Amino acid sequence: MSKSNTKNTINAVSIDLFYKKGYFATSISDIARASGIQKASIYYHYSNKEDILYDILKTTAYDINESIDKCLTGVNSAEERLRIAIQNHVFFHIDRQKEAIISDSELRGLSVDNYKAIVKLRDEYDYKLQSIIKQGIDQGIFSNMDLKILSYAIITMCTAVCMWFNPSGRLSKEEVAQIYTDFILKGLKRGNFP
Amino acid sequence: MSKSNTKNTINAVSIDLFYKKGYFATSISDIARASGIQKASIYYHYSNKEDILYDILKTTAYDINESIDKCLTGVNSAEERLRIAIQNHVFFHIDRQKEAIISDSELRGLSVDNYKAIVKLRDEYDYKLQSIIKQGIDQGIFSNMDLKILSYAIITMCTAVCMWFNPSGRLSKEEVAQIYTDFILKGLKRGNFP
DNA sequence: GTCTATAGATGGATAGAC
DNA sequence: GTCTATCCATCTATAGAC
Repeated sequence: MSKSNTKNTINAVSIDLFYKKGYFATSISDIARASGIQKASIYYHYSNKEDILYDILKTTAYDINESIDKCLTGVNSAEERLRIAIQNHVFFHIDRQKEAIISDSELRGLSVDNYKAIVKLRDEYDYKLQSIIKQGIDQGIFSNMDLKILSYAIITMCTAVCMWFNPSGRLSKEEVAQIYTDFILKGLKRGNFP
Repeated sequence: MSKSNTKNTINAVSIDLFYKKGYFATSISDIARASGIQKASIYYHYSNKEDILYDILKTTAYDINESIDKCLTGVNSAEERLRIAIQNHVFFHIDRQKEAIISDSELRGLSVDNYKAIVKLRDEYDYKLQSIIKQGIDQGIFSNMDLKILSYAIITMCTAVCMWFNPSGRLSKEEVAQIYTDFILKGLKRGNFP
């Protein structure tokens, strides 16, 4: 079920504006102007302003869940699964930088029901990453540290790439992912603490 | 130069509201109502709404700089300095949880000059942490990984405690700081990568 | 599906009395 | 220092023509 042309434009323009100015600071007039239409026309495609934000957050949360399932298919060892999952997370947050930043900072714009729906998708994703780390601890590959705290730490750290990564900067996204996986695996792996 | 009673109330109430609802979603009327005064009275103490936010962000940024200088006095070894700096960072973000969250998410509310002033204070703090890691790398205590990326990663990871820490939860702030320092030091230290 | 026009509410901020 | 009263800009959303 793909969007119409106009709806696609509104969506793309909103991603751009929410990224640049923030959700609350962006008005329906701003979106209409940048889309080349009148603001009343927006309400034909979206029922209200929040609906535009919700559409972005839902799609992003859905897509990252799909991407991790896909990239882990057929991979079995805990260490390899974690390496791949981290790389996928870093790549996603670089490739979808604007949406990732919006997802990270504009949850406040949602009313209760929509908020719950996004948090549910996010919890599902977090659970997938936690399960990999748990598998590694259970198998004795990773040392027995606090699962919840460490998975929060790892996810947060990798999510933050969307805040500072510069596509024309010193490092490629492959290099960044490599630095992260090395650091995290070294911190997690067993039997090498001095 | 301490604040008057009313100004203190406005400040405390604003920290609470910005934390709960966000800066843009909080109106001057909200602040006045929660402070028990009329909204016009706020403009006797602050020149505008942004000024209230700027006051909070400036104080928080100043205080964390002061706290790291204080806790590192007289400590020389890179490893010990990093342990103490991480603990201080975690404690600050737990003890000043609301202000830390506002600092992390409401920079958008500032106009250019104020924004630059806060970023400057923040850069000074980041530089202090980076210098410790650099010292450890130069001394051969930490392995020679990418300094910029790792210091971003470490700061972000430790900053995130303010997002999930629950004072009445499973772990004390001392325990959380310990888990973080162990994980980070293990990831950084040299010669133990399998 | 897109437009013009406007309703209706709320926002930040100021004037001036006390 | 705090109040009442008010200005004026702007915002989301709707009505109804085409």
